[in-house]
Amino acid sequence: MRSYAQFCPVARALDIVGERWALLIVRELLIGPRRFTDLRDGLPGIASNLLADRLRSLERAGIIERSELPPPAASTVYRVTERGRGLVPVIVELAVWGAPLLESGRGEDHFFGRWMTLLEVAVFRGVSTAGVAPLLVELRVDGEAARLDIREDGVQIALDAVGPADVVFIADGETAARILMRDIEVDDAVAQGLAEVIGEPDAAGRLRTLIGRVDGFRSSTA
Amino acid sequence: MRSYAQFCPVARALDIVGERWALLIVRELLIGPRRFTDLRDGLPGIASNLLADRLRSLERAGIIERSELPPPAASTVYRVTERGRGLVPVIVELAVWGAPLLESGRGEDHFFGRWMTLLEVAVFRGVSTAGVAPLLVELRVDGEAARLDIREDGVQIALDAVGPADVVFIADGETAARILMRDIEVDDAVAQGLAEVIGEPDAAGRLRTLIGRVDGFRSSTA
DNA sequence: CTGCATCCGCTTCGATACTG
DNA sequence: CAGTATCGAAGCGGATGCAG
Repeated sequence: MRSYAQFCPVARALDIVGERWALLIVRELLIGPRRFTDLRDGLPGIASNLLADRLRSLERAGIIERSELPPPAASTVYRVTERGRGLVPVIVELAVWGAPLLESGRGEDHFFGRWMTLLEVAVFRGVSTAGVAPLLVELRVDGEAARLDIREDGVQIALDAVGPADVVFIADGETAARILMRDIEVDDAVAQGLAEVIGEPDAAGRLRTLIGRVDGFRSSTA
Repeated sequence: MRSYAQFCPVARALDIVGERWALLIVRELLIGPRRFTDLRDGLPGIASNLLADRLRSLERAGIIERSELPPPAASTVYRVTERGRGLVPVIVELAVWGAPLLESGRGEDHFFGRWMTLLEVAVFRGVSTAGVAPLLVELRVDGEAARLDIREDGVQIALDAVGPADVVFIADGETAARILMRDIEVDDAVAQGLAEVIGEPDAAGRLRTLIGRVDGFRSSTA
């Protein structure tokens, strides 16, 4: 392990999660537990030996752990530990800072709908949920579903939510990004057939209210 | 430039600041403007060509900018832009997450007192400054001075502070780290001759109050 | 002296192939 | 499915050189 050898909290953190792919592996596992192959498929371009290396070092650092699923599904599953979950603020702040970089569009880049979940958490960070919470939102972006738990004290990924959500939001990746960055209004996107909001009128309205409270990132950047 | 080629705010952020040394260069420049040689000296182990490469790519990304000092001091100075200053939350969250990693002690690691400034900002993040602010603190850690601006709305690095501070805190690096992580009390450190707090009794008391409000990191980690 | 560029040995990465 | 093995390419670290 190559170290910066600095007595500095930032440098020591980067010694562990600063290597290529490390934080993206954590990102994937923050959204939910994954098997080796799932991770490889979800991180296009990573070499399998490199993934194995990273999983080992992240495990040694106490950030992730592996568990064997009982038969008949006998398989290895990776998940984040509590220490690993402590990286949420780091990743969210990176998402906040990186959000304006999505303006240039998707282009040829890879995309999975679940990545917008982090953008949601990032974009709703600091936004008041008063009058909106509690609300369980299901996001279906590019066919991939994730859930957001809107609570009085903030918004977070709902990892262990079961049952139906209060409201379902459906869109493709670029539309979701544009909505979150206030490049387009929810209602306009729906009117143009780019997005769909399904649920009780009250719940759907509360989701729109929340999105409406987002400031948008475009003004905050160069 | 190697890219992850993912339409994800985290991945796009890491495309820019995820390379080795990049965030540490920003860390240095967040503390204050620096010349090329200062940066190289402050980042032990970095190759000069690599530093030049990084400075170029960070400049292209709009994170830093170079300016020529007028004669007779004719020299190039690097400083962060507003966009670069937007990385403060990322670096502070990294410092928060990495703070427990300082527990193992300094060992053979390099150290500059200014690095504790970030730990201070990290550790005071979220701590109420009520009854303490406004307060201008000068930190002299391992002979290097930095200033903290304690305000009602939080604590930040005082980049352009002039004049005398309200209170001066003097310690070596490890003692400063131990105090901030609540491994030792300020008063005990002072009693043991490890630290010194100079200033009006009222101002010094307010600094102690603020430090006393810190929860400490040891419990929050594995 | 500062701000690099060049060269070189070493490490890491990426792609592919292969195995229990 | 969950990795390991291999190998060329790219990146890094250290030393040196050099122009302004």
